[in-house]
Amino acid sequence: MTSTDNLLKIGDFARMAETNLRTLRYYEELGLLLPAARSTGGFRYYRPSDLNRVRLIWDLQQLGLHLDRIASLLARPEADSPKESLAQRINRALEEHETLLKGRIQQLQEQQLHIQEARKKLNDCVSCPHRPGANNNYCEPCLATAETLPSLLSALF
Amino acid sequence: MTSTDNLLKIGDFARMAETNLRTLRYYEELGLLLPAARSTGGFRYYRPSDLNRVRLIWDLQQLGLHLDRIASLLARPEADSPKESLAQRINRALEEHETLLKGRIQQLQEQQLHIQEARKKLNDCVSCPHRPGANNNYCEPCLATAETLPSLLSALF
DNA sequence: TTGCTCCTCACGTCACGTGAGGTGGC
DNA sequence: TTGCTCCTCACGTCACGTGAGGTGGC
Repeated sequence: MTSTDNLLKIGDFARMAETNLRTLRYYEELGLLLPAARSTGGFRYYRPSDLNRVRLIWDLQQLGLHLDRIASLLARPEADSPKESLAQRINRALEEHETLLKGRIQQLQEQQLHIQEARKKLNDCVSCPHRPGANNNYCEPCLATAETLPSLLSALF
Repeated sequence: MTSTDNLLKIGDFARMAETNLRTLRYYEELGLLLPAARSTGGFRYYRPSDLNRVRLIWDLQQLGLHLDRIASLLARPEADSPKESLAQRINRALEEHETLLKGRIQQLQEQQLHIQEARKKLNDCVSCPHRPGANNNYCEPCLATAETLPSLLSALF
């Protein structure tokens, strides 16, 4: 009673997953995401629910994990392994994911603060006669206040 | 009066920037970050404030920008360009950065919600006799509730 | 002078991008 | 049968990783 129906060819699957054929074939090569079936002619067929897997792979990549690490997180355990191991493996993956998310969100929020600091200071620069350049060490430190520049402004001067 | 003092050799600079020599040389090759000076023997010397630039390049890369795009955002305009152009260029960079940050943070927060949903559902699975596998379409839809699985759980089953 | 750091090639790698040339499927 | 999609090589690319072999600097 395995539903071999309503499977998707790679092109449709790729469009729905917002990825492309090459990437899906590469995932198969790595054992990251195997097509649910192959036609006699070799055509790959994917389950719609595997769209979730593509999305998760992408999300974990954006969080800095390499594909081999992702593969080991998502690897289905052997068929004869105990029930405990299924939930345990999933919890490990969820926890690693969550830890990465927390750290990343904090970094991004710090960057938002840095943008505000840079905008505030840049506003003062408009009425300042000095311009950053090689001969004033790019206004580091600021020639008006003698203070260190906000880091983002220093990076952009 | 250019301060050629207190410059850093590439090794010390790389350590402080939490990067490595190869990356810094590659950035130079792309014109992304030029050393402030070179010794007669060819040694690269970096300004401590350029640590901010390395950090910004890294942050923008993590947000999905390619190095050539980052280079164009950070490129210093010609020396004879008007004052307006400096602030304008910086504001453009800050705005693109902020837009990317907002979108990314939202994605990450959605992922946090998905993790909670997956944990909640997984908890129900513990007392359920069914186990995901190829012959029940990996519990999609759930054999207990007939509902679609949380996407993260579907990805991990 | 010794040793540590730096230099420039240059080939390797990861995660795909992009054709070439050929075949499958409704 | 036509045309669109898919197939398998296989070489190219981006952002570095990793030596090889040699020189600079306090």
